[in-house]
Amino acid sequence: MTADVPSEDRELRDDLMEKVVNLSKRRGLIFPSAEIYGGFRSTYDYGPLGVNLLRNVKNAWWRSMVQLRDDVVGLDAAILSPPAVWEASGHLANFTDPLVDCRNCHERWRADKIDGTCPNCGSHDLTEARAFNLMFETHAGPVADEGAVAYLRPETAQGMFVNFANVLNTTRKKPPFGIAQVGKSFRNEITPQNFVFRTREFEQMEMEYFVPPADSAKWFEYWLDERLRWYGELGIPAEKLRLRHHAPEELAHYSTGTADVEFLFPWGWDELEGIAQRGDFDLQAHARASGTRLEYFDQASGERYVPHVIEPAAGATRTMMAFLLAAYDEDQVGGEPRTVLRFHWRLAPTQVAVLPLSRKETLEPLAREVLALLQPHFMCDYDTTQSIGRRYRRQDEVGTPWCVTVDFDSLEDRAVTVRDRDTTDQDRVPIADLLGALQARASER
RNA sequence: GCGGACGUGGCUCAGUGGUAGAGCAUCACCUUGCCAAGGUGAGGGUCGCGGGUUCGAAUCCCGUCGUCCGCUCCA
Repeated sequence: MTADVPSEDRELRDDLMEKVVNLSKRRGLIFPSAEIYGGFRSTYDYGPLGVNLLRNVKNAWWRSMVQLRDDVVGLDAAILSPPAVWEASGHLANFTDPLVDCRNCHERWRADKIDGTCPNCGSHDLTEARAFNLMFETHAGPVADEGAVAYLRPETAQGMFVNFANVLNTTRKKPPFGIAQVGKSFRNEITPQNFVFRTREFEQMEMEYFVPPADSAKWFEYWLDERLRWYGELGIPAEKLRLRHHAPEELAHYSTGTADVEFLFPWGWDELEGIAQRGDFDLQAHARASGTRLEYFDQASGERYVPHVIEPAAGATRTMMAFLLAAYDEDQVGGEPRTVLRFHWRLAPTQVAVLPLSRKETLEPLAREVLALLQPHFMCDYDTTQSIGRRYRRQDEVGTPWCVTVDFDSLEDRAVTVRDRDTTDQDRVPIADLLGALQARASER
């Protein structure tokens, strides 16, 4: 992370964060967890609109990663896993930070990065180094003894490596091919921060792409482009996206080369996704530890090899937050201010709102008919309360791309008004053509 | 975990020792009929939680939980 937001923009950035956090609470996107008991640090609950947004982000990822490709298959592995997996992966050894506190100035440092001297005040009066493992430990079974130790996975990736042979044997895939997984991971972070950006319980979207060793660099470049394109397609502006290549000394224990996709958050550039060249580190490690062969035999060339891995690993929850921040906008309609989330229609928590112009019961049957027509195809909302203008604003505020209004003329001509979130333009569309018209608008974006 | 700031209805906040307030939001009825905030009424807070001082605590003290900013983190 680089904090290159000028200090004069600080007020502006705090303002945006505050607005998005408030909107999230007020409109039911994200609630602090266990709120009625005073809250529980670093955990959040996704409300009626938030769960749609998060699910849409994950679905959009799955669609581009699995559905639209013939070289990637999906997986959903267990969250609980035995210590052996994490011994082999290196997480038990390397996911541990030795920490010391300076008794003089109270700063905290990683013991392995300083030399017995506090870099801040020069004091040598440091506490004992304490190991802080980022993995959540629990016990499986009735007796909490040593033999029953289990870990909550700190990443989903190991599920793919552990199942490499299973997938190879059941899917007829050959390198290059990938295994994708979306799911929760858990890390006992020292300092959770920035709303849902860094939380102890979080959701990942990871894919392990297995390639012939000689092609590793080529596929690395391919996935960098591909992943950047994905964020752009779903509405993150190019000036808020960048790729940052890691310096050799900051590489994780498994990586021989990593680049991050970064988003310009209100506090500066920060990571959405890490794309790592993992080499054959993981398959070799698990093969060694488990005694199972994790290789590919190429019938054509008669060659046997351990594939190398390219891993695009994204945070689903923080990606959702990036889409939320990027979508936030305020403009004016007819001289009145409005808040609008300019979500891509695929991500919008509500895609179409059906609004009877008046509450008079005469409109209800037709409005419900329109709702039933659209519900199988779009996530819909139905709102009859208060004035039509206010209802448009309500939908704008949560990013609904289209409002469909049923009025008294509709009863005669069987046509409705389609109102666009971004332009606020209105078009009259026959109900018979409505579904096609909305799908056409969707495919234009 | 350490240092600093903070914690009053869903949201934004006023109230600094003497019977809990406003605006917005929500709900009901009316009004309106294509771009928010018109009318009438209603619900909702043991002032984060626990303890202490006091005749009396939202207000003072201690602890705790949570939030934000910094240190470390890397999806």
